[in-house]
Amino acid sequence: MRRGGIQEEMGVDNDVLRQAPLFSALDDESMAALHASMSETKLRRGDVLFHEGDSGDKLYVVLDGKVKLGRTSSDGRENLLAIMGPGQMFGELSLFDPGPRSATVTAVTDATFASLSHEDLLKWLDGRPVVARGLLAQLAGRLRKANDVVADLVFSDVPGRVAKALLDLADRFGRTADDGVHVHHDLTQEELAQLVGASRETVNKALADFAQRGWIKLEARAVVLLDTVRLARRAR
Amino acid sequence: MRRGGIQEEMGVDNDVLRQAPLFSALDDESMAALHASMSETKLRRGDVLFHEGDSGDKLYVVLDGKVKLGRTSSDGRENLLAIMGPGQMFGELSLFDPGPRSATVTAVTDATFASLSHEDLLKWLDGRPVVARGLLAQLAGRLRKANDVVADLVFSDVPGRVAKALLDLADRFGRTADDGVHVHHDLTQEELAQLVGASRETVNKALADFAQRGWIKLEARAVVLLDTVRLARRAR
DNA sequence: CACTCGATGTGACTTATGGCACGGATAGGA
DNA sequence: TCCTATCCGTGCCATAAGTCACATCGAGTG
Repeated sequence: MRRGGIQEEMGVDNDVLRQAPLFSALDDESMAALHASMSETKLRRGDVLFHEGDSGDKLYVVLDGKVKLGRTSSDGRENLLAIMGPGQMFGELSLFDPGPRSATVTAVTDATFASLSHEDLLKWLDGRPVVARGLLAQLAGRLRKANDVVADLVFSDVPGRVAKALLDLADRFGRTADDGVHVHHDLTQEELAQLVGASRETVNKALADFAQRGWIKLEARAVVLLDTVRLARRAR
Repeated sequence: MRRGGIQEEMGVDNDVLRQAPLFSALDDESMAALHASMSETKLRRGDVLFHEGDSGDKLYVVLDGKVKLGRTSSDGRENLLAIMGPGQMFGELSLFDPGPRSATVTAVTDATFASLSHEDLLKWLDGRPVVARGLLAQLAGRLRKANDVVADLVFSDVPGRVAKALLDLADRFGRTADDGVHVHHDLTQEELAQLVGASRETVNKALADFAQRGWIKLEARAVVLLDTVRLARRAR
């Protein structure tokens, strides 16, 4: 929970920004303008970028590494809304729906971000309806996903949600090899549990069960998916 | 589940549209333009406007009445994402994140809507960055709410979620009187249960318990909140 | 009016999951 | 290198909530 090691500097690598779906379609001129108004931030694993309840109006794009967006209940339990990797954006909520940050963002690995202030974004947005639409699409996609999560919480049991989470992580961070899909998710089982809204123990048992069936192989902060078909079947 | 009784006609009452947060700040010229491209739809209680999986790219604003947005799981169970009343908007997802409708919309009471096609909206959006921002704010607010729902499902028990749902319904549809806040939510307990993601029986028991404690009074498809303070305490 | 059908109450039973309590493994600092 | 803090694995028990099974109620309809 320590906060520290934050460094900022101007000037951000264009190429990585292009990875962000939101910015991928920009012409060079817009890109340069964007580029100029963004600054870079670095965090080490475990560092907190901002806390739920903080004020702040910056939008961040992950350049490298992974972060978790989490919320804490009144009695201290934690729940993860999402894991974000390179090219993904977060912090937009406070931009358009002013108010305190709705989640705490913590680096899951060492990570670097590009950030853009509310003011700069709006200035930069006005002349470019294409980008506005991109943002709308982005938010709409996130909303759709959030609704799916709700449905999963209501309809699926814990093993089902774990299976789904593994497949999702594999989709975004997995590398396919001969022996299966290697997924270095960098999450502890505790964090995985918070992501699917269950206790560490139950998630552990679900994972052990999948492993015993030969569907996955467990590694340190990683898994290898051996039978995605059965996993997917278990997920629905 | 019958689909029917849908009527469309052009020309929509301006005043009701002004209720929609999204359109409230428009100048008369924009309002007229908007007005011209919208058409009106009426439904009777129980009628379905569209089903999950349907194609369709219209945005709707509730003019009068209430609808439920719901999804059905593979094994037929149902879950409600939201109840929408006058001034509220839905169907935006398929606008910005193209794809089939992600929920089924059913009238909970007789209801009328104004609708706007994707095409018309975009045309109308381009010159008006203010509206784009309004839409972004709207979506951001919805996303924030969806995240809250997720947190509730993870952290709260069923009575807690029921209490929260009652307070939320009261906020949006309640009328304060001497003997408490009257809330004609028009939902059966079954629907209420689907809204909070629980079984009808448990919701019924939670309600009975609240009533027995004197916090609420139960009526047909309505409740009177007698002690919002304790309800709120139970909710968190 | 009687009759239905949907909605509502409420108990008994079952089950998934949370919480506790450990022991063992591991890895990152001193 | 050792040592300490985390993380991981797993059994046991308590419990919230789902399911089943009814009784009841009430509003419309013939």
